[in-house]
Amino acid sequence: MTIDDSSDRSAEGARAEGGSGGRPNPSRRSEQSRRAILTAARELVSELGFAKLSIEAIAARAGVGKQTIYRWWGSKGEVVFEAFLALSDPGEGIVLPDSGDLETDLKYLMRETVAEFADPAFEGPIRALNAEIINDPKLARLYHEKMAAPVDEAKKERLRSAQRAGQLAPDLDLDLALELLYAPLYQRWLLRSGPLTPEYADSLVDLTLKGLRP
Amino acid sequence: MTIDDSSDRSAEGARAEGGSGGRPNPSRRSEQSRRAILTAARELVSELGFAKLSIEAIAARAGVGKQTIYRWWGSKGEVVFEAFLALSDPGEGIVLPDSGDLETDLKYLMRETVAEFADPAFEGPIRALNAEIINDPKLARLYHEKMAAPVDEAKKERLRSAQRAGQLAPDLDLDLALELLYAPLYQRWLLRSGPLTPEYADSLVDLTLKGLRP
Amino acid sequence: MTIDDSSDRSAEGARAEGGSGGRPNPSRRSEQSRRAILTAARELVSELGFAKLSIEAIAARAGVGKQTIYRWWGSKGEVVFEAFLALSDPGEGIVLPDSGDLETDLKYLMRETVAEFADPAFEGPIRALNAEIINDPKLARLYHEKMAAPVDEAKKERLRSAQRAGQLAPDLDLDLALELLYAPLYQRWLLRSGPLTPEYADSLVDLTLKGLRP
Amino acid sequence: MTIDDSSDRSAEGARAEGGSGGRPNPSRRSEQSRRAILTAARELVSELGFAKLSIEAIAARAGVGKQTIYRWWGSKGEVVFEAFLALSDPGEGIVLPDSGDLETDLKYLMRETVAEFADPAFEGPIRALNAEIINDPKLARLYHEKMAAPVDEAKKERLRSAQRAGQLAPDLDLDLALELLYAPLYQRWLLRSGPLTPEYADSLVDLTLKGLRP
DNA sequence: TTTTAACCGAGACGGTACGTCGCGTCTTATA
DNA sequence: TATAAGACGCGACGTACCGTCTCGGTTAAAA
Repeated sequence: MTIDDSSDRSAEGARAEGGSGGRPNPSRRSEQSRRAILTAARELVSELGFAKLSIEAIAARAGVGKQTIYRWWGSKGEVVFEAFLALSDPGEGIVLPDSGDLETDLKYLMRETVAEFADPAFEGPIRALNAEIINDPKLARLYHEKMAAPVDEAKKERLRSAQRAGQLAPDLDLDLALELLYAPLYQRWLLRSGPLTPEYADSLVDLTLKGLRP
Repeated sequence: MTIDDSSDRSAEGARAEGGSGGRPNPSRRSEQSRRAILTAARELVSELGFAKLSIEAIAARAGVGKQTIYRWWGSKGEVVFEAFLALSDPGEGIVLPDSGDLETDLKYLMRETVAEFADPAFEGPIRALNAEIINDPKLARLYHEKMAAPVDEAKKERLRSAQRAGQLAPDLDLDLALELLYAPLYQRWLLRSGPLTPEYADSLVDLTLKGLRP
Repeated sequence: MTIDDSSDRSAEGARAEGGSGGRPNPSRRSEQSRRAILTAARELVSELGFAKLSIEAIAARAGVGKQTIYRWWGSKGEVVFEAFLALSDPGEGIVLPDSGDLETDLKYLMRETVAEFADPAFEGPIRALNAEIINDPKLARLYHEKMAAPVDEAKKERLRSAQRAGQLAPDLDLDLALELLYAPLYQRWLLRSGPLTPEYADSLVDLTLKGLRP
Repeated sequence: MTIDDSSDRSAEGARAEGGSGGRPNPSRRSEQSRRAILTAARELVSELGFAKLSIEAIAARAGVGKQTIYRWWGSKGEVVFEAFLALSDPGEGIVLPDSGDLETDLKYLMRETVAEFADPAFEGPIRALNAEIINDPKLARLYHEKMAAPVDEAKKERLRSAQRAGQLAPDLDLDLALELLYAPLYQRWLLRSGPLTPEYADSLVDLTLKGLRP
């Protein structure tokens, strides 16, 4: 999956449209340069972290003129985001395990999430991305549309299955349910407000399911 | 309230201690300069936002040499944090309303939080602070100790009162309970993952209390 | 008058001839583009000065691709030179006044030159052209052949007339004579080495003629 | 000799004075950086020529930040000019040969000038300087004050000696006389308007002296 | 008449340099 | 010895143009 035309256009939409400046013509865009830039961005953000990453370094590593970056992306954040997006692209649909018992499956999922958060290779880029999202509504929208939505949809599908099995209230707001489960976990990690343990994940599932059952 | 010696020392801990450089002697510190710096930082972060704020600008606005800032603070984040801290300082203890009915009081509190989040004067600095916390464990610790802890303690005191009244399970983990209530709200706001409405606050309280009751 | 094939060829002579690249075929050249480029160059050099003039700006103003300029001209200087040349083209021969008295005629001519130099519309482009000539022997040759030679020839014709009238030494080197008269004037203007007044022009003629008479 | 305070101030005078911008304080200026910059400028202008010389290259060669150049000089031209000035500085007064016979001495001087012009090490920088002077009145003034004036004064002193000896008209304008002698020579070289030979120098002296004698 | 090769407009590309901002360090003088 | 002031080396910014290089699309000569 790549960012399609519509998202490109929306990104451009935030840049200056007035004045004499013609928007670049995407049909002439060099796919080779685009890929080299995203690869360089990915590598450099791993090596240096987002804060110390510079457009100049990306351009140099990619063997590309700076202008080629500025032409197609509006900010360092957009480049890095697209770089991650290309990586995290799950291709097609995500399907989560469904053992028939929601509690078991959720505890598994959330323990897995806890483990992911402890992976240092994962930590740096995702922290950087979230820090950017906080101050950049455009990036926030992109993130939710392109990265979060597919995963959330898979999780909601599992919850729907539980509803059909009578394990959840039939009128439950699934978005709200996901937030109840995941927001505490995510916040502990992101804002370092407390220790993240498998037991914590279990407690969360226990308490939340108590509230969500029919 | 001001940041006391111990927190200053911890800030210094991150700076070079070796070499020839002696640590500055706090007894000779100019209180006038310190206040001018914090005031300038507060003003500038409001005018420009945290990202566009520079040490040079703070020094210029405060009528202070740059070295005076570098001498006493370890980063832009620390200066701004201390500036906010001085502002938000509640003086003494915070006491939350206790009507006897937990649900009523929580709904009131959370609707108030929603309203606070919608205040643009509040939005900028708090977003900036959170973005910094994501990438700066030291700042995260400072934040939780100095800013979050007093408020959280007041909330937990209200929950304890509800436990005594039999409205909450007696063995409930109060930190976890607070997270269940507030994390979804905070995440929606911070990461812009959904609309923040009073009704949303009510739903959160309803579902959560269902899980927390004895 | 336009720059003829021979001068074009000489311009091309400085560009790469080897390799795969065939020389462009002048018979296919777009006269419309050529004129638009020269016009744009003339306008822009007046508006911005030569130093701030860019090939990109010429191409944009002329509604022409950059390659079309690079195809037919070897440098910014050549384009601008040809643009001026087309302007200054006197059509046919220049004839200077001949009252019979050389002193009178020369003083008139040189006062006229002084007046020309004071014209701001004249000043910018000619300064630019001369600055380029200093560092570009090819352009210097073009300048002397195409722009200076016709005017100098007319002046020398007037001097020859004076020789026939016995007002000048019969074996006088006319090029040298012209230089004696004009170089001091030109230098004062070009290098700003002193004030240019009509009286100065008169003094030049007086002293020079004293040396040139039989 | 170095450029003294007054000329520095005059250079600064042409830069923006309004607004908030404080002018830099010359007493804090690093003499070491200044010298490194001038040396680098001199070397680079010889290696690359003035046109291909960049501020970045000067800064890099001098081991200096670009800002340090921009802080103290207004343009590439000013830097290079001061670099040459430091070189050409004759220390104290120049005295020209005085054999008692003006014609002999002038022919010697002008043949020497012709020879100088043929020296390639001399050619590049001086051409560059003159090209800049054409478009930069400030630089022109500096040039005449600091570089040309001392030499011209020495020449005029020789002419005054000739006046006392009765070899020149007593009321002769010496500036004008110098221009008559040197401008034709200089123009042939600068604008490449003709060949520069020792014989040409002699002819110039012959004809000019004819006009200048009492 | 139909190729077909060229020039054409447009403009993306890898680069170089620009002039500016801000960093964190260092130096000077003032109190 | 802490301070205001600010120069310094440095790195990066975002922009302007450079000269080269595709792209279609015309257009005029060759087949």
